[in-house]
Amino acid sequence: MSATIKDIAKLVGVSPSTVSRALNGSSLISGETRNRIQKAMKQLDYHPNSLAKSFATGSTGTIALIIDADNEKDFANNFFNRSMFAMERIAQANGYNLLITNDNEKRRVISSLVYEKKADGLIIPSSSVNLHLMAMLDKERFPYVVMGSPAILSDQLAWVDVDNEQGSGIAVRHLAEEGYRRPALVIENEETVFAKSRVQGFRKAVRELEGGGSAVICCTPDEAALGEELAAALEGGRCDAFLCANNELAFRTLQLLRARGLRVPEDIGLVTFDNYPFAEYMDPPVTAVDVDTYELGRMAAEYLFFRIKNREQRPERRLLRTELIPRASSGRRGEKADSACAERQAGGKR
Amino acid sequence: MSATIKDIAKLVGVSPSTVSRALNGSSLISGETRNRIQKAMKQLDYHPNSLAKSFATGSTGTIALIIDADNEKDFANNFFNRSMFAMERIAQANGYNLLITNDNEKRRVISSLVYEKKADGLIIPSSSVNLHLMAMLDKERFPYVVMGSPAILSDQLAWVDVDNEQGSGIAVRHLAEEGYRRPALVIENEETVFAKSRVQGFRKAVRELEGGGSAVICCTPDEAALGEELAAALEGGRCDAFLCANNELAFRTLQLLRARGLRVPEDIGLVTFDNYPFAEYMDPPVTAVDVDTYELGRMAAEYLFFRIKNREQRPERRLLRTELIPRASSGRRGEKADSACAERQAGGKR
DNA sequence: TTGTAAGCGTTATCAA
DNA sequence: TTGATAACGCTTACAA
Repeated sequence: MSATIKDIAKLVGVSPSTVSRALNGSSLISGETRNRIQKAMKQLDYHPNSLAKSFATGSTGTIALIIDADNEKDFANNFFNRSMFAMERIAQANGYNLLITNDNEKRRVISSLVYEKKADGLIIPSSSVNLHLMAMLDKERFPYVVMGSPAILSDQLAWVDVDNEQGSGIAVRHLAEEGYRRPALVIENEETVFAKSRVQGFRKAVRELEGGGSAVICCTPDEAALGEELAAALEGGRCDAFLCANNELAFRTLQLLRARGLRVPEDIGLVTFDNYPFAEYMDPPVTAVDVDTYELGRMAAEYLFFRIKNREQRPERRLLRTELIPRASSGRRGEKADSACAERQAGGKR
Repeated sequence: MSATIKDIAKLVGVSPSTVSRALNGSSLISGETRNRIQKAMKQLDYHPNSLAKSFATGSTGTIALIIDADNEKDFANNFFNRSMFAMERIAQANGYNLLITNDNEKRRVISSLVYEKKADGLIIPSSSVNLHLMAMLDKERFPYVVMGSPAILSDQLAWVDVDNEQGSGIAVRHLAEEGYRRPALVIENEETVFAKSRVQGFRKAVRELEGGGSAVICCTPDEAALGEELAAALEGGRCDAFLCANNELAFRTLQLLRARGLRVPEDIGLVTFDNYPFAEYMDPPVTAVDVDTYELGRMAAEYLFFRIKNREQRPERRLLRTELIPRASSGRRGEKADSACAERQAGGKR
């Protein structure tokens, strides 16, 4: 059997509580006893039993990341994956471990984490958010942070998210700077909270353009219909650029444009949300509105630990700004950029 | 405070141990007491405290997946990511949770998991394997499974891996069936265990080809040198196809071939290891030797639970066969396929 | 600065 | 089939 705190105590000739104090770096202990205790620990190859510690303190030393995936593809493509690294790192920095749990059984899994005290806090994907869950967490006063845009909006929610509105904005302004003044937004669904933010940001940015035209939205979840949507948008030069909501859409848009004999970036500009998984490898490489997912994960984890340590703070919303990665697909700068555009560059928002 | 086993006992008028028995589905308890106890549990909204249970039983109810990543990209691209879903699912099926831990501090983190009893078992990436670690695990009789090909080979290792040798084999035979009889293997490094398996499988398969020629290996970790390697391989028709060790290499190979005015698949055939992240989206889409990473994760987790439950079993090696996903980059069937090739198709290994 | 002792909630041993 | 009780290893008042 491995050594316990009592073995150390016996060896050194002190009481177990003194050993405990040494273990936890208590200040009310003499340097000398501490040294002797530490020596004894080495000698007996002592390692604290985290099970006993957790039991005694009531803290698990664990935070849980909830995943909401029906299949491995969901799971792997999930942008959480790329945030996990950050979460794990922040957890370690706080002396915690990170638990990953797939919640495919309508929050039965989450309940067990909460009620059976298997974690000290939860990071929850927006797709798992519902009123029942939130009510339960509130009732139990259980620390959590939601990541992404939940379907229900409430100011009682603790959440971190991408600033999708700002994302649309930088894309539109970038396109304008490159000489594309009539962008269309290509999106699969206008109903989700996050799509709404993108649409809203898009409209606002187009409106604010020098001589801003009307915002064109191509919205279709249907692959077949995309071609028609694009055709309509291109009709009579209504649009000269597309901002796609994800890489898949961008890829399909690119194919359709090529099929129509339109060149990117010469004839049409293209920008996509998300620099993942293959914006960089398309032909031409596609300019992306990128989210620093490490940063997003870090934000979520940091905020969770803040909530664990400050239980009474009221929930808030924390947004992460996006960044633009310029690539060939929108690279027309100088060619058509007029002076108004140049001015805008100088005075534009950053 | 939440209800405990004692509260239930008091309410029902039995002893705590009886309640515990009911909780764990013990057979030596009358159906009637069990019912009364279950009713009381509902009434008091009782949930077992897993901290206490873990402490009492000495089992954490947790397995840990070790990740070996220096940065978020390593972490996200890691094929473990796609296996995690399976591991988590198997863990849940066994009533366990999955812990994710990045081990960037030279196994300090792993030690703590083991010595402080923070998990009941470990899934370890081959890159984390070293003699010290293995010695430690053996000494502590701690259940683990290694995933991937470790640098040190030992028959004392419990591990699951992709059958890389077989992977090269199906690629070579597929190319032959499509009429490419002089394939070259493009790989970054011949020294790793897993590269060796691929090289070995490649040589063997080429040797076994009808009138099998000599196997050509293009090996260079250096991006600049790749062009020269390929040029040498193409010299005088030495090669008519390439099997690339990963998607990046395939992408670069494709670019270099195009730069030389060679068409894929008409002039040159192309197959890549790994169907990830963008083999499907290249132009043309690239045939891939695919690993079912879900299956690999499942194998690892199942094997770990087997080892947790059967501590005295000696370690073994479990290999997962790859599959070929045929795409345009190797689609020349019928065009140049000669009769020898057609025979081979009929009688070839599957 | 240290020791004593109670307590955390469950399981497990033994006796009834 | 049930109950009493010890045990798991650590933390934490409280007392000294």
